[in-house]
Amino acid sequence: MADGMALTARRKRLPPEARREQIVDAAVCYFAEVGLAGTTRDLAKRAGITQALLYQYFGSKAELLEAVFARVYLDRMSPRWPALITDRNRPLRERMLTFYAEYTGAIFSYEWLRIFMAAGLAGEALNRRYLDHVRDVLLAPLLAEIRFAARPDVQPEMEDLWNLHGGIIYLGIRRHIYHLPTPDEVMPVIERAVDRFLAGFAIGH
Amino acid sequence: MADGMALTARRKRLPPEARREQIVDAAVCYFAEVGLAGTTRDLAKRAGITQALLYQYFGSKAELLEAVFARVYLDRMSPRWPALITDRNRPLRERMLTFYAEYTGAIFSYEWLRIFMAAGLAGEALNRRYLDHVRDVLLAPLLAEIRFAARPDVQPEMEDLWNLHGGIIYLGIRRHIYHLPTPDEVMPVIERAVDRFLAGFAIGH
DNA sequence: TCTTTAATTGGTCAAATGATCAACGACGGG
DNA sequence: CCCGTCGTTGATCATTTGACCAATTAAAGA
Repeated sequence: MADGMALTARRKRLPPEARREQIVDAAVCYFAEVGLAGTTRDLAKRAGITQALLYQYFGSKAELLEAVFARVYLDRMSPRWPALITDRNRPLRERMLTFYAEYTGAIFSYEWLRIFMAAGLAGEALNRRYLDHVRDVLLAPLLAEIRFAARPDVQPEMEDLWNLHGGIIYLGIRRHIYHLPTPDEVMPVIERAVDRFLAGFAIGH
Repeated sequence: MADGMALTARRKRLPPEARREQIVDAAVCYFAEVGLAGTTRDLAKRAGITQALLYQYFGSKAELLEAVFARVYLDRMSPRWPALITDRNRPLRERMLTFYAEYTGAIFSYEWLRIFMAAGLAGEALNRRYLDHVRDVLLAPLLAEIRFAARPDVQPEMEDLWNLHGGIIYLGIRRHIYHLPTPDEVMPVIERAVDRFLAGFAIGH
């Protein structure tokens, strides 16, 4: 009677698409926790399936990791951000704060940060492509906006913007990579950082 | 005749201390490149010794990694930095720039950053201990200095200092973890970041 | 030169791991 | 109710990998 559920729960049949989604979900969680060198057996055990079934849906572990990368990165970049950044009807400071509130809300997760960092260490080209995209689609337009608002004699460079960006991202790194205590609310810290940055280029709030 | 050197080069006997140093050196380089999941066989091959010899000097792979961690972190924290930071005979800005010039000079290396990041992902307690040390011995005194120099109505918090610190460290992360192009000279970027930071707390240069 | 010490090696074992395949059985169609 | 499809499983293989040990041999001392 006690094991009735456990026994009947075995061999649950799912439509391929749902099963594939379930596997990728479990894989994201698993590899974020133990690193990309995690084993297919442990992953299968955590997903509640057999190891052999993984190879029904993915030809190899590398292919499964590709699906994990895609799941983690796709649709985490909101297509609204470029328009938000360049909307000069709103104050620049407000645009930046809204952007970073949404951006950190999207990527400050245990899974995203750890898998992104692990991919970087593993030499995956994905990181470079992603950060090139961040630079071209988000930071470059933002830099243009700041330059437009800044005094002509104190114009920021892209490297200054990377510095602001990095200081913000580092908060997530401390929290999720190093497991260090961080403020529950990140926006007050980000707000002060953005204000210091804008003030440094003589942009009043 | 061609293989004379190669053959006679085998089985070179070294005093234990020198051999151990050589192994740790090779291990630092190897694990930084391929990650902590690298194999003892590949490491031995790269070090030019047999795999069995590793176990003459280290009881296990974990013990070898401990030695790698120790090598990477020990003596990279200069004991002069606390005194430098609190030396009120020098301008605060100059102290901060000198400190970050030396600090980044010490840790902005391929080996240090990658092994430190890999250790963080692996959940090693080392990262937390190291960063606690950074906070207590370096950032906390620095924060006190900045508060001393700042106007009483705009006092920075520790989290603001982490933000400055993170923006600087992120430069090394982009360079050595993500393999992205970064400026050859980091000090101009750091100098501007420090100036913006100090200006944000109404500290003139 | 001979002896002794111990640094070094090739060989090997057991466990772990990626990958494969024949067989099983849950579900829908007839 | 039976049958065929195909999602799923248990078993298995070939490698890889951490770890160990007896045999080898380079180097120091008498």
